[in-house]
Amino acid sequence: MSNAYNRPDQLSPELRRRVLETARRLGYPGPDPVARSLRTRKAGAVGLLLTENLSYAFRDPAALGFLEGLALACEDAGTGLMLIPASPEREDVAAVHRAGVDGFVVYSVPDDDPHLAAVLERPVPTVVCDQPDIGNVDRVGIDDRSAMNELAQHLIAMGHRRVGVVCMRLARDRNDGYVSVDRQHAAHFHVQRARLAGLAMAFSEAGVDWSQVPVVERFDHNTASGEAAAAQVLDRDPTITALICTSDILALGAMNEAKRRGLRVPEDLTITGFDGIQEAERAGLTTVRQPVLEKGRAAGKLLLDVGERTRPRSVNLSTELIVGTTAAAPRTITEERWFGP
Amino acid sequence: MSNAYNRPDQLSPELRRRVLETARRLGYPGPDPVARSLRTRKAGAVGLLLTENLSYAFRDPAALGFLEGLALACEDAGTGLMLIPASPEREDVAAVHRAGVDGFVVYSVPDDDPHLAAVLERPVPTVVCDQPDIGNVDRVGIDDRSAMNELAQHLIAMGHRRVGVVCMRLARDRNDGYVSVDRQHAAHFHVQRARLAGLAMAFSEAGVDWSQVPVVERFDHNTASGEAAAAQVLDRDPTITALICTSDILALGAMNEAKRRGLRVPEDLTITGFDGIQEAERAGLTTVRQPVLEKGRAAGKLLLDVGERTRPRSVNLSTELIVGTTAAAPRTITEERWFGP
DNA sequence: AATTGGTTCTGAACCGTTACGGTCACTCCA
DNA sequence: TGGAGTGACCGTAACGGTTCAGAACCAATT
Repeated sequence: MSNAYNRPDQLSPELRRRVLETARRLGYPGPDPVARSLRTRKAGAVGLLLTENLSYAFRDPAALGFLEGLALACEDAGTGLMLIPASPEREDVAAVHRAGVDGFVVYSVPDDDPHLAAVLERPVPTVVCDQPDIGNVDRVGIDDRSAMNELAQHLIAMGHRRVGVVCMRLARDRNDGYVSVDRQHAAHFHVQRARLAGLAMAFSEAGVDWSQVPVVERFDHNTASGEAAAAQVLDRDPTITALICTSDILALGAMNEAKRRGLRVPEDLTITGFDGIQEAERAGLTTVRQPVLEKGRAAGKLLLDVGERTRPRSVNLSTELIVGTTAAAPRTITEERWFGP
Repeated sequence: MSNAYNRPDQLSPELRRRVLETARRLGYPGPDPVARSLRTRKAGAVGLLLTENLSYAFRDPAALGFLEGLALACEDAGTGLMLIPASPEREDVAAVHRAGVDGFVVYSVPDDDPHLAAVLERPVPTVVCDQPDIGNVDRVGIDDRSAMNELAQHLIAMGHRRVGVVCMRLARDRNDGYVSVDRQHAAHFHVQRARLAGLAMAFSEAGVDWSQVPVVERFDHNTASGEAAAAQVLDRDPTITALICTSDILALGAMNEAKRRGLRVPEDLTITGFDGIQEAERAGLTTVRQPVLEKGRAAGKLLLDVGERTRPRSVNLSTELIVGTTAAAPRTITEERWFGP
């Protein structure tokens, strides 16, 4: 029976024909994939955990690039890609338990996420992306801290000392507003924590008191949030010369807000982003480009690679500082004296 | 055992505690989802068949909107969404057979696609989207023919009689060039066939010999294709007053090409699209808006709705003609005499 | 003391497949 | 003619859960 479908060489053409014929006559729909999976211990699919309103993933270009890369890797391997329904509000870890998959990819979830914990309990290989190193699972990501550090050095070299920061959500609870240094350190999103740490290090070394730098957080990730957050910073600290955003989306929102206020970029205000999405490139944003598609592909390869799975592997992809037209040296007091405000 | 995990009320707390304790001690990782699926005959996931290099789906805004809507419906129902790896070149129908899912959604594949045939053979409910009506499966879509007919009427009322058409691929074979009327009728992509039919009907009724209207096809769906196709039409028929594209992406490409040639839109050339994607709105494109997200959501609801599954259901969503700034009355010969070319 | 009713617990059957080993017929060669 | 060797075919045992019937137990009622 099984042979007739899967191993035509194991039996005579005649028998195969007869088997298939009777199967058809009896209305047999072909081997059941679930039963096969149970027997062979292979599901032929990998699960993707995003822990985010799924629709978010389809609107954020960086997440989308990752998804595309992962999908490509899966397609190459002939493996299905299953999106696990895990909304952040509903703590429905059951979806993780119910998923018939050969492994998991976990993308950018808070490190205290219960879904992540549930994944780690499943006895299948796992690859985490944009997560801190955790015991015994493969990881792929970038060095967010030094990438952001490099960007900061770039601004420092230009002369910026009075800066503000706009960042994405740092934990599962909503906190649309200023962020204490404590909260920065305790951030549950590895990526955001690392980027802030990179900034703190660079500016501290340049003699800036980091605890006095305004850092504003936004829970939702879209340009509207970027606008509101930029407004919040600029209202309180109108003297800042640069606004550093931890994502391009937020930076694009900040650009809108600057325009609304009649601030010229970069003459009156320097704005930077992070990610290197297409829209940012079009806008000439100074930012850090990270290979989002490659991250997805690498995660898929790592998971599907049947090779030696002795100790956890860690892949760090490289980033590139993109010098755009939204960052320039700040006008000094002197200059203002000479040329007027 | 099973009860301890899934039905805590069926046994005493004491026994449950003991069972769970020993399970932990023995390193039992919790119920196996595949075995459970086999027994309960529920996989907790639906399959999505796109039959297109998956990366395409992540770049096309319309497909993306559909995907998002479908993902939302799945998330609401707590169901996984599995992307079936079905590249068009590799005729690997096995992926369809291997997928452990409770149902399929098929989105915009050619009607002679072997993957589609394989899906229909599986004894699970199926919903097709942007497909012709086929026996015994639910369908969701729009009335492409009358939507395009309406757009054509709009142009006809403006006075356009000499028009050109740029359309997406009509079949699985690549044919980057002119399309015979025969090929139009035999098109395997329902959506494209219907849209062309809507145009043909409207213009025929307006006294235009449809067989003389240049229709150019492009296999790849991106702005570069739109540019090249527009160029091809304009090279051969420089006298056309309107270029009708069957998608916004192609129309945006056509806009680029018009600009490159120094043709003003809409003064020198009217350009229209189809879909109503965001980029088109920004560009002021005259187009037809269709509710892509709602299509996905409706497909998901239809598939996951456990209600009466007596006869196949068919959902037609409504479209809206968007009058933008890229369509205007053509300059008549008279006008040209008066105002110069 | 026996019957009844109700709860908790146990065991076996089943879901549909694939892997594996054994049977059987047949050929080939001494 | 007997025996080994080969290849096709078939039967059976898991895979790991869920479900359900019925056993065992306890308490209450007659």
